[in-house]
Amino acid sequence: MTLTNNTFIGEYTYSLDSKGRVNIPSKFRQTLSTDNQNTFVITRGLDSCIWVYPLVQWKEIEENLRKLSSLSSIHRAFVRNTARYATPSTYDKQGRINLTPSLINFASLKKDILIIGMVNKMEIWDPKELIKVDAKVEKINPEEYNALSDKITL
Amino acid sequence: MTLTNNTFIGEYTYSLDSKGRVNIPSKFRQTLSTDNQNTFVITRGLDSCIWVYPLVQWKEIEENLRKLSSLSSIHRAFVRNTARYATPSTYDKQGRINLTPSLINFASLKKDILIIGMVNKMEIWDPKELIKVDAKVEKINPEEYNALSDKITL
DNA sequence: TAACATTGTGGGTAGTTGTGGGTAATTTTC
DNA sequence: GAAAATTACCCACAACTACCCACAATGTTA
Repeated sequence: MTLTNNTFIGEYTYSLDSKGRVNIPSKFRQTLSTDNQNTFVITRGLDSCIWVYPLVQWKEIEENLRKLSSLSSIHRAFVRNTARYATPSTYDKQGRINLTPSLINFASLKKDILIIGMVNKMEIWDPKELIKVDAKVEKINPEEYNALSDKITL
Repeated sequence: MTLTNNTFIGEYTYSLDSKGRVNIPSKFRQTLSTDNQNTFVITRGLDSCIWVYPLVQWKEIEENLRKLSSLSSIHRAFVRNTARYATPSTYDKQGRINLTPSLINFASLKKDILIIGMVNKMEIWDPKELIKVDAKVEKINPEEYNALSDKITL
């Protein structure tokens, strides 16, 4: 059975090895279309986690960044902060990608790793960090969730 | 793995040697198309950093400058300040370009150097200068960033 | 249950990359 | 036109990375 290409759902536990490598769930690799050339782009997430985009998905972001003019200081800052932390990473024969020390540090990763499918990308978490963020989310005003129900049907 | 040609992302730390040479990240050199003839054009950035364009990209900028009318004093000043500090620089067998003393001075470069991929160009920073600019960016009205989120989906 | 295939993890090695410095060639200056 | 200064080119080496192989654990098939 094949789901939609480049689409990720589910939660997986892996370990970060001494060389900074993490396994990408086999199911996620199988859903990747060939034009991704076995490559993801990893970058800082908006929470303390790492975002992992399929190459093709990232290229769309890049195209949009390219259109922003460097004459505007806000555009410069935006392009800089978006592009700066991004790194392409091709998975090896065993299905692992390399994380950079900078990103490992940013997401406070230790040995145990949680990978979460986020539909068009995935997130890499330290389990303890995720628990913290989960706790905050529970305090969100339910009305904000209701506002979302206009945009999405479950 | 081949990404889009002449496209730069990520952040790298290098050192400026006594001869004014800096390494260009290997990944950036690999993405360069051959018509760049291993050459970049370096010039003053709008922040206190050096902008490094692939030769081909710079030629496009030149074309745009050519179209600006010299009747307008703002246009004249803009063309002058853009063209004035630009220098072509070909990287050597080890992948290093030469920076001019004038540009090194402009960007307050010391020994430690930060190179940032900005999609269509790269920036060379003194790490301390970048921290200053980062601090300013954090004070930017969040609404301006929100306005950008209409143009870009992350 | 046994044989096999797939998946996740660890580690060794050959090649690549970043950095310093030396020498020859070129340009500049007087 | 010769000396001085600058620049381009080359070599060397340490550090790092990509690639490969091995194997244990898990899941699948006969």
